[in-house]
Amino acid sequence: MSELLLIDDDQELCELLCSWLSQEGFLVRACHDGHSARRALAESAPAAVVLDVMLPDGSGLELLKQLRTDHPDLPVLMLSARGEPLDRILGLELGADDYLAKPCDPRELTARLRAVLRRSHPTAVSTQLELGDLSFSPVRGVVIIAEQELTLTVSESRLLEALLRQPGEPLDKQELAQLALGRKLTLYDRSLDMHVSNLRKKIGPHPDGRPRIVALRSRGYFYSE
Amino acid sequence: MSELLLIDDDQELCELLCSWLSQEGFLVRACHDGHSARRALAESAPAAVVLDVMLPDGSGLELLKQLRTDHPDLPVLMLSARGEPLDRILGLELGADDYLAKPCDPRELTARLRAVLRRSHPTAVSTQLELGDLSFSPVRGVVIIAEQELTLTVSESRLLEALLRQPGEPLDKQELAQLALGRKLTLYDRSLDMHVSNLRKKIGPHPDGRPRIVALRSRGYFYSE
DNA sequence: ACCCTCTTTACCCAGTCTTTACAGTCCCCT
DNA sequence: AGGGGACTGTAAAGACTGGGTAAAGAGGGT
Repeated sequence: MSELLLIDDDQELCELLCSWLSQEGFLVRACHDGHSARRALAESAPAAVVLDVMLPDGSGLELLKQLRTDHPDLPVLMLSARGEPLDRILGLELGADDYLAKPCDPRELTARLRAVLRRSHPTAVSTQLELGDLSFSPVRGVVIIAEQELTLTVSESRLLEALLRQPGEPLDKQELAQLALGRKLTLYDRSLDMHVSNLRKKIGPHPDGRPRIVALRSRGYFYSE
Repeated sequence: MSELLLIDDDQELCELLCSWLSQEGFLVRACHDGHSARRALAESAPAAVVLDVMLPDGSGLELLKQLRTDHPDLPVLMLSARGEPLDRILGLELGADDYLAKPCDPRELTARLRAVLRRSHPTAVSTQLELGDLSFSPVRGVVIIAEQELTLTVSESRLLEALLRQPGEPLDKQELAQLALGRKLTLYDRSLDMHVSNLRKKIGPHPDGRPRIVALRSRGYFYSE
């Protein structure tokens, strides 16, 4: 009994899908434009989103990009009127979890939704991360070390959050980039390294001098407790 | 940086995809029938599987079903010659994580692979290989012997991982090179031997003096317990 | 216009990988 | 039994790569 958010400007199709998906055991909420979708997302936390790429008020791709940064773990299944491979690739590159061309077979839609939901992992939502002498509030982007409060940028916040969620476990650069910057790293892209560098500069090393963020050559970074 | 297992009876297509996917940073291993695929799966633990539904020795769907029970968290991307929605739905219902119709756009394949891997990663962490007095964490590239912790390079890690996954079973040099270095050995290429040499130097022999990594003349290497 | 953040560029260095060279070893052949 | 070719072990050197960071550029918001 998962809750879905369906975003599509075609009201007729929405109703159709709503009734089908309800029958299949989903709890469906429908929006017809990006604006109300954003509102709906703020109000409730759906288990997955079904998103039409072509929305009247700005492209669905925009919304997708935003979704990916604001809700990195929310599975998104994209719909598109034209089954153009370009959209397909673009959507998947932007982080959609699956893609379906309209008109879509409702059975296929449910199958894919289930596949996507099966994969999605529940993420612990904690407002405050604590580790050793460091306390971090991802929402506010504020780190407190030794009663010193310092402010991080959004990218730095997400980076630190990703690292703190599994201290000791190295995270691949590509993965970190996806989590912190919402995109893949291209060849010669050093921006992630820069964020790491800046973050290190801000939070400093451990009191005993050990670095907090350690690089494992060609394996990624991890937060060392 | 992930290892893939590609299962397709079309050898030409396999080579094509291999070279493309290698370029994209994947480590690819190819099989052309279900039997060798099962063997390959027993030997190494790929991050994902690309599976053709139509295999000569029994349907790929059979293999898929088995995969799902034996490796529940291993992402599977299905390929099919005909893009029939029936196959599609069947595949997705059986637990494939995505589906692609042949002939497939390599860019789309990598995009989907990455999407699928992105979703699956949390399950793939913290695998620890233990054998005798040796404990090895491939992710961190750290070996622990007699409470001594030592760090391996990426190549050494992959090499040791391949050897540890089937102790006693010799692995061909070509195969090892493919797994550890991501490429084939050319004539007079001694780099694999060098990695073996360096690895031996790092981890040392067994406490009783027997070598851990044994060479079988013109047959490859194996890890001797 | 300014400020803040993020990205790109450039340089350096240390760690890693490959190549080369030579020495030792095994096995086959006569 | 001994010679020779093919294979393996490894030291050393050099090439290459990945990561650290300063500085410059780009973009967005106020």
